[in-house]
Amino acid sequence: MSSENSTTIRNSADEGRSYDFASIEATWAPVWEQLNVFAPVDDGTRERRYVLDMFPYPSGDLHMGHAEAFAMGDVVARYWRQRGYDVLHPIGWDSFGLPAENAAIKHDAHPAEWTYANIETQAASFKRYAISADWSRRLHTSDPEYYRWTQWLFKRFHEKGLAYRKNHPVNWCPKDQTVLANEQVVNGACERCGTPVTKKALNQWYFKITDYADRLLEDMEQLAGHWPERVLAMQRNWIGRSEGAHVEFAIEAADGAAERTVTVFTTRPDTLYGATFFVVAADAELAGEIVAPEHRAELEAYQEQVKALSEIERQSTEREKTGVFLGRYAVNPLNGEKLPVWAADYVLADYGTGAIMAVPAHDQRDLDFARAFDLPVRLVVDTGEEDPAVSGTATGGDGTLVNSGPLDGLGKAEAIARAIEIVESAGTGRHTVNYRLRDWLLSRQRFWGTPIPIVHCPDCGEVPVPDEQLPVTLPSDLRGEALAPKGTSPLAAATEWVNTECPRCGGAAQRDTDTMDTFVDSSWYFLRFASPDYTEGPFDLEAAKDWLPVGQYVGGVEHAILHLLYSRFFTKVLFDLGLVGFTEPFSALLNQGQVLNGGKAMSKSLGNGVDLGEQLDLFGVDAIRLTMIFASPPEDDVDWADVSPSGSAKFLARAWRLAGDVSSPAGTPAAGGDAALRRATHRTLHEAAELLDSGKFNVVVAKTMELVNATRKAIDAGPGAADPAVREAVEAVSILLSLFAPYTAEDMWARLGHEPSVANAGWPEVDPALLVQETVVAVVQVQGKVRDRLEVSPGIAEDELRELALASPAVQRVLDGRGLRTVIVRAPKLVNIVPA
RNA sequence: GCCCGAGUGGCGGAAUUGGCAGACGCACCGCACUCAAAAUGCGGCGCCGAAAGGCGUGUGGGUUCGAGUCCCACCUCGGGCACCA
Repeated sequence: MSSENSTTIRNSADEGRSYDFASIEATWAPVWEQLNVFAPVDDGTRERRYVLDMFPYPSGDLHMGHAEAFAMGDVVARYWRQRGYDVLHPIGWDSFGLPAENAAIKHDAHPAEWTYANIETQAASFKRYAISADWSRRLHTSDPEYYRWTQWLFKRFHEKGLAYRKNHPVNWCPKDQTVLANEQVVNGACERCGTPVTKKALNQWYFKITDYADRLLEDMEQLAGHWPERVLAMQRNWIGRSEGAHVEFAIEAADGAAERTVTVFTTRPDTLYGATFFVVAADAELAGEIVAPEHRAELEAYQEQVKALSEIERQSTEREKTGVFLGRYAVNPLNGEKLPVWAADYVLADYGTGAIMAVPAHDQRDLDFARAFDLPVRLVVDTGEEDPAVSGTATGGDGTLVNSGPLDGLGKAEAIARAIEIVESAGTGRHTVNYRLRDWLLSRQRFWGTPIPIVHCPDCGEVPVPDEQLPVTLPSDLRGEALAPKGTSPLAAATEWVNTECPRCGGAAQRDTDTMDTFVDSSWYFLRFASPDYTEGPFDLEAAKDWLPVGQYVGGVEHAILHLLYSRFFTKVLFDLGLVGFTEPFSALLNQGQVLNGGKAMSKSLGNGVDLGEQLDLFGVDAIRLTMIFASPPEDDVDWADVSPSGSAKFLARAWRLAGDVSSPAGTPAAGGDAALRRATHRTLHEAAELLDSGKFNVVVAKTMELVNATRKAIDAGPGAADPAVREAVEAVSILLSLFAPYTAEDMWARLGHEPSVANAGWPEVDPALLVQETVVAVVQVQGKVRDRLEVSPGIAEDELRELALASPAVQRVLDGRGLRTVIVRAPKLVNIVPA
């Protein structure tokens, strides 16, 4: 058939209709809505799978980042559905948070007004974007029906001693006028607004996440291979496990009278003989407790000086070491040596015990301090390097112990073990594991969050609000200026709300006026989706058992520590409470990359923002989704300046035209159709499934393009549009495209004569017989260089292939009469000949 | 300083995990259709070379019949942590 003829056929089949994404979108969106295509059956007849995108914060309309992340999650949901799983793919909003409050202050409104208006905007955009979500399970964390159960969970934590209050110096953001969790302080500044963070002593609520440090670390084994390695590395780093020893030092007055003992943490008990002084954190209470009276004024002056430093200044390693002598001596339990006790700010009050033994020869910070204050340096591990006292560089490597009594001659590892044995048998120390992780500070002095369900009673103290009185709802009459930050929670101003009865004694009492960090809300929402309307508890235990853990979680790497660590912690606590039967909430995690423009993150200040709505208007939903998927592997960034949504639109139109060309009726059996095209179709489906299972979505698109090209060729220059293999191929293209370009796929499906929805068409069965090639190309190499290619049968015998290869003229030319040393034959793909 | 990750054409990226490097696409070039353009279709496109051929996956070494892939050393870029004892 000439290409001239086929062009005519194509035009007549199209009847003048051309690909018009706007009308296709308008056609199918209401049909899907009516068919309710994406709710799980949930009857146990099919294997259940749960795929979840990190739920959005409603800050205006959706942006390019949402478009990418949700395209990824939707590919998984739609693929699993085609494979026959019962898929839970819900959507909700993380709808408490500061921006709503700021908007309310600015516009003299209630935060709920701004929040719920934005949610409606985003919901409409998600629907346009054709996210295959089960809308009946939609939730918002700011709904009282939701936060009732956040409060309920807080109470369970409280009962187990995992939620507690303490007075402690906390990170304080002077701009947002609220405290921040450790995880929300980035380089000494507020994660949200960039203001340098200061310290403030406050009585605040904490979750005891440190009790779970070891399990958070150990259970990462379950996640290895299913979570990105960098996320696991970041969590490992954040938890910061270090193994060492606690060693007790007696503190003496100058006259030798023993006063008390102080424990230090060290990872290097082998260097105990190298300790030449002792340092306590300047801001630890301990400093004030042990200081000699004649040095107290000096200490207090120093403490004032330290307090004046910002976190950024304090954390700088460039800074000169500062400190004051406290007029006391610490007794080394190993050799009885008296070490002068100093207070310094390079020792941190809330890591370890807030006190250290200083070994200047083998710790750089101690050496810097020793040199600043002219304290002795004693080498105890000979590493063969220059003496630290001379070089100014502490040595930390392996070596031989010297100047260390019973440890002399041992290597570092043996000496550590031996030193621990010695202090353990003397009762002055023990092996210890220490963590960098701190407890999770969850109080916020803000309005738009989950109220903490505690009443403070002058007689009974902290009294939890009884379960049946939950939720403690936010007062509705606070709005506008009343919400402006003033260092204490705006809730304190709602007198009627604050003043209440003590649930225990009935006397006058006051509500806790702080709200919870919004990360508390998001630490369990994935469980609520299993039974979003459940009223007897946070979630129905059976439904949770059916659906969880989440099989595939999708979201940005910015939550590598915060949200993901907190959710893991919550899940372990819920496991201990007997509420769930698993210890990890997200079996697999995909971190999609960012959408950049011109190599940089989109931002207002750079003026390189790309508006999602405009892109959708210009190229259509499908072209934008396809561009996001095709541009790069899911976890890589997409630079919008490098991609071509118009190219995607062109491809979709090309695929769509195929459906109009097919001239065999729906239901035509494919058997007997063109064998080459049938093989291409079945191979594509087979490879696509493997690629989808391993998350290589971009390659699946490439394979689909190849099939489209092969089908075009079969119609124009092959068996023609009526061949049943063409129908089979185009139906496969529709199903493949239903994962990436749902509108186009649905329209193709309809043009092929099928009922909606292609989303439920099911993955076509792959015929293994069609995966076998009729002929394969065997590569003939001489010394690893390709010299010839032979078309051979896939079942060719090694000997036969060897003979064919040696007979090749190209091979003979290169061999040039030389004999053979080795001939490697890997039938049917390759022969490698090594001449003598 | 410590811990992760990555380096492949002009660009985004493929490569069944040791077997044809550069699939697919973007950009570019050419051809057909057209009065013309757009659209569409067909073809070309790593580098050097007229060709034969040679070179080529950050650099240098190694293992192997054979290395983008494995091992050793290094360089560069990106990310995380960091006065954490």
